[in-house]
Amino acid sequence: MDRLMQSIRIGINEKIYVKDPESSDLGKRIIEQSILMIDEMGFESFTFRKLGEQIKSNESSIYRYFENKHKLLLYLASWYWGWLEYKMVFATNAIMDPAEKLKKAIEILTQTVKQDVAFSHVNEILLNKIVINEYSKSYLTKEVDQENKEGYFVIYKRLVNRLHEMIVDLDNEYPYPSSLASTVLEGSLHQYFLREHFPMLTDCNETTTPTQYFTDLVFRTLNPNTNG
Amino acid sequence: MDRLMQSIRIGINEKIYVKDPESSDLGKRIIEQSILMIDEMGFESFTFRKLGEQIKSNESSIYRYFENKHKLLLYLASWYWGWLEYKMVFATNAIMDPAEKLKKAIEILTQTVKQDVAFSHVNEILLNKIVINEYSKSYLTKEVDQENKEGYFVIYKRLVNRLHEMIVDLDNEYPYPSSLASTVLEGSLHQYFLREHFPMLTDCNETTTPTQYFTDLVFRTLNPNTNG
DNA sequence: CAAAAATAACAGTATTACTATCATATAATA
DNA sequence: TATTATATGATAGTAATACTGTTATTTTTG
Repeated sequence: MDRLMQSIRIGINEKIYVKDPESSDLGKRIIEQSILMIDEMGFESFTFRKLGEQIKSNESSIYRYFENKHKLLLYLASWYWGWLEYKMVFATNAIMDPAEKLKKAIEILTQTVKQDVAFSHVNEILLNKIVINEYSKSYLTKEVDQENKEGYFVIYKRLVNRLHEMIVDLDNEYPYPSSLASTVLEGSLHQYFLREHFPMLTDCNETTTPTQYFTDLVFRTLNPNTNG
Repeated sequence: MDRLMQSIRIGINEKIYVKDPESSDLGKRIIEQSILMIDEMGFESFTFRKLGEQIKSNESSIYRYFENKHKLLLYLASWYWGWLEYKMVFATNAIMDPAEKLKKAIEILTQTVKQDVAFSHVNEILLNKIVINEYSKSYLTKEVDQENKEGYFVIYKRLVNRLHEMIVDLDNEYPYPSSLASTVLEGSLHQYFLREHFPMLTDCNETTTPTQYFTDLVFRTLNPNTNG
């Protein structure tokens, strides 16, 4: 990925934030340190007051960037999915063969995250851990329909849709391409969680990866089109 | 199911509660009304104070049954999984053919819940909705390992394991039976959620059910044993 | 009927999730 | 360079939450 991505920015719905955290030093510190703190203490224990102390800024200053910590989580999640989407599109763009293309996409979407030097103030490894542990909480709310309407989940939906399209390209007779796509994305987070906390409920471990499991699952399930 | 189950009790880990809510009228009202309220207002807005008002009892009296609302959620979830487990074992017990048995199990575990007259103070339809919308929050916490050690998730784990065994019985060469089992259970909740809030991300709707999707997925994936 | 147990009523505390006001530092511009 | 926006910091305040504690009253049980 290297230098090429230095100037790439993840485009996030402007309604999620009050002031763009990318637009100032304080904003970047909010993002950087909130990632460290949410990973460390979990989303429920994390507060703007504590974040203020950590970055030696003021609680009320943080509120000028995000209405509340829920919106901050939506921001971090959108950033993460946007970043993954970029990596996936980049990696699969040149592949013509539908099977190879889908295989690569699943690989990118389900593999363990490695640090990406392109975005200095975002720790992608920790962000991936946060998404595994906290993403569900961002949509399992009473406000989900309203927030969905306002476009807070567009990036994630677009990503599922891209996978959906690749599935259809490989097998246009498979009746559940959307469900399979959402299962891979959500299920991947879940398998990582189980590996960490409920190893009896998964076959994923040091030697077997969620990528192997889902690649196998998808390719057992689909029957490639025969009409060239 | 009918009368036979009138006397069946779901055995829940005693550490989850301070005092068994099944042991008194107040306890049963706590369960009954908390299900209605959590469904109605969502888990974050639900408080013991509000529950106290609703059941015309005292906040501090509720604390004599459950340490906090997190424990109450663990209780409700355990009850739900225990109930489902019972239904599944009951329905599959007599089936000898591994394929038929697994098919029936997936059907029970992923189908829409209908009211069960056997447990008068528990509304299973609402409880199912609560599990869809809130169950993840019960384990996506920093305390999950400690609570797992204390056995708060045994029923769920046992259920996944039962499904795992049925998968192995049908295809003992399939390399990911645990992951497939956990994917079916967790994925089913997720597909129901998507159907309700993100219909673009699923193929499940009025005519297509999560049961059809997962039955198809599992049977495309497995290759039945040939050695009788 | 007495004693024990359960429940209710009420008060109190630390923390959370904000909102509001005002002071000060920094940057933009006239 | 002086003026003036704008961003940030410091401080205070509020309603609600998530409890704990004490005492009074009711209910159950032996």
